[in-house]
Amino acid sequence: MAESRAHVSLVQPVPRRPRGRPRKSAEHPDEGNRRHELMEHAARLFLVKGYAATTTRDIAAAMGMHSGSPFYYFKSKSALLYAVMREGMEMAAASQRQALARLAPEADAHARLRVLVRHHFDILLGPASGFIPVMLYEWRSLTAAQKKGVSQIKDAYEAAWMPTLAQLFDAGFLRAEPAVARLFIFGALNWSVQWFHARGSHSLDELTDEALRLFAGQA
Amino acid sequence: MAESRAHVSLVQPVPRRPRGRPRKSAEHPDEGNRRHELMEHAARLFLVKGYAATTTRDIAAAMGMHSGSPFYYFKSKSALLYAVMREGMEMAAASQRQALARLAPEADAHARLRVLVRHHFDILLGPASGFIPVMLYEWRSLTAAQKKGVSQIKDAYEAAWMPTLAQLFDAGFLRAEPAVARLFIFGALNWSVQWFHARGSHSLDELTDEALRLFAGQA
DNA sequence: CCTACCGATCGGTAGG
DNA sequence: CCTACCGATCGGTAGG
Repeated sequence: MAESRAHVSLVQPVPRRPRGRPRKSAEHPDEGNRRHELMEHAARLFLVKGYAATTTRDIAAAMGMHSGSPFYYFKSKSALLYAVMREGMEMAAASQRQALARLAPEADAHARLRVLVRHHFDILLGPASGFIPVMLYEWRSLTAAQKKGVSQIKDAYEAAWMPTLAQLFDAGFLRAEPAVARLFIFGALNWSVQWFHARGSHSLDELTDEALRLFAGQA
Repeated sequence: MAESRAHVSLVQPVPRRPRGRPRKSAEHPDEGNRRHELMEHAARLFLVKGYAATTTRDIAAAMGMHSGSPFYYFKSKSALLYAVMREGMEMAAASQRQALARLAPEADAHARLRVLVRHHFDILLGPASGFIPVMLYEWRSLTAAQKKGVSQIKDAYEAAWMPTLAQLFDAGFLRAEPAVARLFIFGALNWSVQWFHARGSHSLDELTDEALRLFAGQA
């Protein structure tokens, strides 16, 4: 009997689950945390391998769960992607508003652009990043209805740049139409996800300096 | 018998193949064309749905082939992706060299930058485009060895910008370090794949004008 | 959350 | 290139 068990343990896949039962009291108090952990692991995998190439089993394994368990938290893989993008965009829009609100009342357009650029680098490349890059590079994986849901927040985030860009254009610092300039600037910043490395030659502050000079001539 | 045949024809999938046998003489003279057609359909699908979400059956159907037939031309789905990127990058590097060679000998740095930008928009968004956008947005789907093979050509393409950017920087038109400026500029241009529409408000020539102004202050 | 499972689909192949 | 097929994998589910 003992021998047979030993054989079985060599053949069966070993579940990688922390010992003990998950703690839940009357109302599953840490369900929200587990759900969010799931989103973080999913986002990291979506970014490295792409959404379509990431299996729900990959995500379950990263959580130490079994293959069916992610569906206890999200009704489908697609809903998980949507949750990542939606929450990412909500957090980004909220932190952008806070960053602008912290500005001194007498701050000029250059100072406002600096805050917008620095904040954008932070949500793209900062320590808490991940959800927004997934949004940028997996947009096509959303359904039409999902795109609509995220677009609402994204549009507000982008619109927040326009008064500042228009002001810099009128003052002659920004040298292209504000609408097109915004698209070019977003491209320049968003593309940094492809090449930035935290251990590289430039910090986020230094990149912000360079971007400010390149686009708005601020020394 | 005739009745049974009628039943069969309703149940069997109808092959979508042009009538007649494919013409091939002694050495399969149009094999190269079919192979290239396959790459074009694949590139279009890879761009719309992503590489992982595109099945070899999708590609076969777009060609009017049966599901196993793409493997007559490419030994794997991965080899097909690699062929698209490799040929795309080779064509882009070649046309870039030609565009620069057509410049008048007395052309200044602004004129050279204009040619580089206009050419880049053309390979990204022009009528013959498709392979390069796939390369930009499916880079992570390549194996390490494949990346090495494409990088060689890509590095040369990118390096061709540096003397011009350095010259514009020294003359005070480009307002950020050339190396970082190149990354920002490539991002700005490459991102246009996400938002450009041929029927939109700006032509490629107009976008080139705007980019020249934004990055190098050329009116 | 796990157990145990299913139907569908996918990349790829042997042989012609 | 088609025919006919296979083994592996995938998203998702019923029931506890």
